[in-house]
Amino acid sequence: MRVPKHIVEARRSRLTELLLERGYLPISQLCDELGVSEATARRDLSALESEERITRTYGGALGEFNATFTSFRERLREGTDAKGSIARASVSLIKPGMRVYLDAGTTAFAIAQELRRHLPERLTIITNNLALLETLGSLPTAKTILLGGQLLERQSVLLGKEAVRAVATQEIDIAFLSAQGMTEKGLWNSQRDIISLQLAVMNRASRSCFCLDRSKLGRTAPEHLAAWSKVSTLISDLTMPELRRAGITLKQGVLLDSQS
Amino acid sequence: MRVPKHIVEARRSRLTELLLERGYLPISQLCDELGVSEATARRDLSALESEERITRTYGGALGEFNATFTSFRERLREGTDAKGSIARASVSLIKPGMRVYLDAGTTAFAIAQELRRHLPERLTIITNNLALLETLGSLPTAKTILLGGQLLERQSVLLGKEAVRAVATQEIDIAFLSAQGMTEKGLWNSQRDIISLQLAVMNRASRSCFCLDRSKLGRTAPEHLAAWSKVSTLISDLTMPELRRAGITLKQGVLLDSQS
DNA sequence: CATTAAATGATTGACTTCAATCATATCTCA
DNA sequence: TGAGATATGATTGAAGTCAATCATTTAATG
Repeated sequence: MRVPKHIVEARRSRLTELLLERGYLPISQLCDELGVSEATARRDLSALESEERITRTYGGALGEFNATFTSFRERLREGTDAKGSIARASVSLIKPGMRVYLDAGTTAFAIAQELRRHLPERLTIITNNLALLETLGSLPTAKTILLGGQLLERQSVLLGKEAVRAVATQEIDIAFLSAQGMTEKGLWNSQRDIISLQLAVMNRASRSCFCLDRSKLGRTAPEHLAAWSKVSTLISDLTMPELRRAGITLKQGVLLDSQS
Repeated sequence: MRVPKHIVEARRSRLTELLLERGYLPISQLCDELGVSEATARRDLSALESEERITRTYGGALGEFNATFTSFRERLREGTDAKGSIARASVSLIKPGMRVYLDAGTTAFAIAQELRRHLPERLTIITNNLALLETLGSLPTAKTILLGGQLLERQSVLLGKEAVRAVATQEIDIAFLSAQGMTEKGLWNSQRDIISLQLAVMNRASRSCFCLDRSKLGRTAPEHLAAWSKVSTLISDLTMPELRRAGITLKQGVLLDSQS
């Protein structure tokens, strides 16, 4: 029996809410809650899935949030090799008791994942990266401090003057940062907000490490972030000769250079 | 063929990582990725589930994060009726362009959900409650500011001196707060950290609304939060006579009192 | 090195989910 | 108001999932 359109709409948004609240629900339970047959529940689910408002699974469905982070997770899985070794090299610089800053971006995510394996004692981790929280929150010994700031929609990153102000009160032993490009003129990034936060971090940090894989070499971005003289350490899968060829000279050399 | 213990452990933590990265994976895919039979994958999953490191579903499993928030979501679904009407009354106080503070706790979650339905224009929402982000982040017009602070393990709340300092720089039009108990002496809460943040918020807010359902009446908690004179508005499913009987007198009356 | 305990894969039958199809009721639109 | 579109539930066979059991292999233990 056909039913008014607004009823269908209402039921579907109720379904979305339910999934948002509960994270996951099996089909049978959805039928109960919505008071419809399996067939209808299935039809609702496929409709909502094609609008990308939920994620379908075998036997049920997941709420939107899981989908939101999926894109981030997918991005993460790309250049895994370089990212992984950069993360391992980064973590090797972290000693017990340090106050560590982690940037936005997938490299920071890889570092956090690596910390799950080798966690020095009594760390304090400072970040503006919400995507790290689920990883960091489950680390037993670490203390996590989140900078305040404005939530960048769909980016899961905090920025703005609140964030800059929050950094100014922190002491940082080592900061791991990333950028969108590097040339002989230094490092480049796209957004002014991001850059001003990164500069504030560099200002407070005893050591500023930039983590950039080889795909960033030669690229620029709208805004200039910093000259090479401001960089304490470059962690990269590039070799010194490659960098020299690109016109980049470093005092300290590249981490990873001589490693497997 | 029996296999060394560390291999099993490694595979299981790999499985956990996979689920954390991807959110959800069906069993068949897990078998492929891990290179084991269905039986083993199932056994791994039930082992991890009993350690509460993942959530099992029919046909697959979900990463830890979903589980973390599940308990929160469950709590939310309890006294839904009162919470719902408290949330509706709260939202009715919010006008376009306001700067709104939302507290930790499930009431704030209910308010955020309600904002998905009736969203005044140009809101700024300020909070220390990470559980709200997935809801607020998807609101089209609102701007969300997260206070900085130390991450309270498993609580998804930010506290500490960073948070208090961050509040001190904010202007707040209306704050929605909650507490664990109310008596004739005022409001009570358990943790000193929470209270000092709430006091800082009340200090910056033009209007401080406390949202408490009837289950809180007569309860106390280790720490005294505030006297009734500091409360601008009480939003509750309790009636004025009930409050008077408990020895509580308010200047302003109770919101919800006369409503359905 | 011998014994024990544990991990694995294969198999089985019960159960669940799924997509497709169909009949029916009733909303929508002309 | 009437014709057509569409939402729904029931049914069905195919496919997928699950828990239990068993034989095999190999790590752990002393």
